[in-house]
Amino acid sequence: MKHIAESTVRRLSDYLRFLEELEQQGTRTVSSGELAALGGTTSAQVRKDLSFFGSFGKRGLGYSVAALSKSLREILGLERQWRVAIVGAGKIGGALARYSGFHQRGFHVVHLFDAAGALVGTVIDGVTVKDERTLEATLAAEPVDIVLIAVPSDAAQAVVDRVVKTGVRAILNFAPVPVHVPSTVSLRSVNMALELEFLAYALVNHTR
Amino acid sequence: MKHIAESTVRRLSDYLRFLEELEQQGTRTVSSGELAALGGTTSAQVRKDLSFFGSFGKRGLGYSVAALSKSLREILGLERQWRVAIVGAGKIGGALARYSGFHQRGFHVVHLFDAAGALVGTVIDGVTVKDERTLEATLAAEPVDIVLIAVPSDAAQAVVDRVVKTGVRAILNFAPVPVHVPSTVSLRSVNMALELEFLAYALVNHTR
DNA sequence: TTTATCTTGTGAAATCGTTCACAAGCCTGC
DNA sequence: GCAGGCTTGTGAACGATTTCACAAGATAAA
Ligand SMILES: NC(=O)c1ccc[n+]([C@@H]2O[C@H](COP(=O)([O-])OP(=O)(O)OC[C@H]3O[C@@H](n4cnc5c(N)ncnc54)[C@H](O)[C@@H]3O)[C@@H](O)[C@H]2O)c1
Ligand SMILES: NC(=O)c1ccc[n+]([C@@H]2O[C@H](COP(=O)([O-])OP(=O)(O)OC[C@H]3O[C@@H](n4cnc5c(N)ncnc54)[C@H](O)[C@@H]3O)[C@@H](O)[C@H]2O)c1
Repeated sequence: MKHIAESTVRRLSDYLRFLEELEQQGTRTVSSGELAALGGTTSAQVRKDLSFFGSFGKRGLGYSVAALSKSLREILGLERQWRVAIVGAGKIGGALARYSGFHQRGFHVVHLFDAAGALVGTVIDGVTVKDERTLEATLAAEPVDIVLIAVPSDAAQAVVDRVVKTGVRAILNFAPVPVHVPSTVSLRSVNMALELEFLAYALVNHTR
Repeated sequence: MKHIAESTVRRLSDYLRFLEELEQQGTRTVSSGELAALGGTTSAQVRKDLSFFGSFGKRGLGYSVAALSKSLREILGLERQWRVAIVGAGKIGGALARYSGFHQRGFHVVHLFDAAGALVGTVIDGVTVKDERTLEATLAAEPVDIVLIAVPSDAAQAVVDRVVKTGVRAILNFAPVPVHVPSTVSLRSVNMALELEFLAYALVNHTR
């Protein structure tokens, strides 16, 4: 398949959320214009996004809410369950481990690692925090699909390197530093400080 | 000034981080190529990004690390201090309130609001959690520049509307739902579930 | 069956962002 | 003070994404 823009995938994820809401409300069909209004985009954008993956609507009618959300879940890889490990069980790692939103979407935290003796052995949301020195052995015995990095910035790259070496192919980094991975590994970063800086920039340059 | 792409601002923020590191290491000058290597981009991109704001380098030599980081801090609005409020002092709101990284960059949490009686009155990192019903009065008496939204998804839009009404012009949303604001307000969202879905998509479509 | 109305799917055009390529400027060494 | 070597700043080319605009398919009503 040809390359899909990141922005398209992000919007598909939004559409899916709207469809799930509509499904709960009992709505049967929806038009590209209605989805666009919910997501703050245009109907042409919605149709173009979907057109990369096939043809899901009925002309004159719109899209079946149930059928389209099923298709989107397949496209986004949400039809299956994903095993997740979190490295760093501090403030943000702990909050993530306790967050139920991930579970609901099929992401299950199966391992938590930390370096601090005080944390190792404690139980967070049913998962016992393991010593980070057991990372390689644990992931070899019970592999995961995705690893979240929630360690201090200066430890981030080293932890990422170790994780990559165990064969993990998807990493979500919360440390506010760019980390590097081989091109076989998918990496995303959540950089909250950056978002704040963006807002500061917008305030200073008061352009919308 | 003409409109600057979001991707440019994001990269400026990265460059600043690298410059601060270089400054600490005692490096005096840096070329666009060196900055590009650190950030995983190209030298032309670095020069183009900077060119939107002026001319900061010396041909044949590169950029003065100290001067460029000062300029970037000015451009990004980091020369001043920013007052921040957090609405929702639960798992993620609490982690954010306790996070020292924001403070270091000039973002100061001055108010914390929550709806839960058990949390109201508790002190997190020196800030007392206030009843969310006092939001309007508190922000009128002691205004903030930026508000972080860390309440459950179904409360997010309502809280945003109230915050907007108090005159706040910058909002960072952590609820995994798109929220709408007037075009006079800057809005950014941190959507961790979305990032996980992106990784799931990449794993399923094993492209790179 | 025909007509009126609605909405999709998609080439083509327009816009936006990145990369190229090079003239111009600065520094060092002679 | 001039030559040689580097590096910036920036139009122009390119590539990617968004928007436009419309033919074609579907439904409902007469
Ligand atoms: N707290 C937040 O709201 C927040 C927001 C944005 C970004 N971050 C980033 O997330 C990261 C963690 O921040 P935090 O606030 O949770 O800090 P924290 O100090 O509360 O937690 C970090 C944890 O990582 C553990 N650790 C350190 N080295 C380790 C290693 N090699 N292996 C395993 N565990 C290790 C520490 O023992 C600690 O428990 C930082 O990079 C921070 O910049 C945090
Ligand atoms: N915990 C995480 O790691 C995480 C990750 C991603 C996104 N989020 C999102 O962040 C938001 C908060 O999640 P959480 O895990 O911290 O949940 P939480 O239940 O721990 O915290 C939410 C807090 O908001 C308070 N609240 C509810 N309505 C309010 C209102 N109207 N005004 C003020 N406070 C109100 C509640 O009393 C509670 O303390 C949710 O939208 C969640 O989806 C959380």
